[in-house]
Amino acid sequence: MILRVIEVEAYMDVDDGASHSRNGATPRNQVMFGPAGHLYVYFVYGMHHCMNVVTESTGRGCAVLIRALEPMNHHSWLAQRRPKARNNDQLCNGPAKCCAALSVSLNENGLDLTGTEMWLEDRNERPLIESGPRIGIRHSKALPWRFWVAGHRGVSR
DNA sequence: AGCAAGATGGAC
DNA sequence: TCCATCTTGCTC
Repeated sequence: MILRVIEVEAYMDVDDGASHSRNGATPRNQVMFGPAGHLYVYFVYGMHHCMNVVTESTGRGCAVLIRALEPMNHHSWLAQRRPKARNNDQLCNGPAKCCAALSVSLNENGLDLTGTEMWLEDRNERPLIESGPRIGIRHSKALPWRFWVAGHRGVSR
């Protein structure tokens, strides 16, 4: 199965009041402080999961939230896990939808993304990227650290 | 030990 | 616009 990453948000270790790492390592966010290239999954609003890719060096506490994906194949498999989706654009057009569609939960927290189960590839595509404020946060609202493929239908909201 | 808020999604 | 739903982490 192949999915394009079409929307993300960056969360930093310093001067970022919206980052889960803002107050240091805790049981929930400890994966953020581990080595880059691992999956940080958290549970929110009593019902949803969201996933991040840990970045920067060990001990920092930086990650990139996966907000939307464009499934390139296996749409029906994903749709089974996203029964509310009315078309392929709605399969993974939100951070919790990405986790639901791919069955990513806390079981996958800490998953090594340099392994064989799930990984990232640079396919040398360089679409136009736009950026703006992050969504759903209370602090550090001004930081333009949400990035998305310009004009893509699968981008959230 | 108690409590408020949360990196959302879906229904109304 | 509003609510479901529950864990986390801060505060007392």
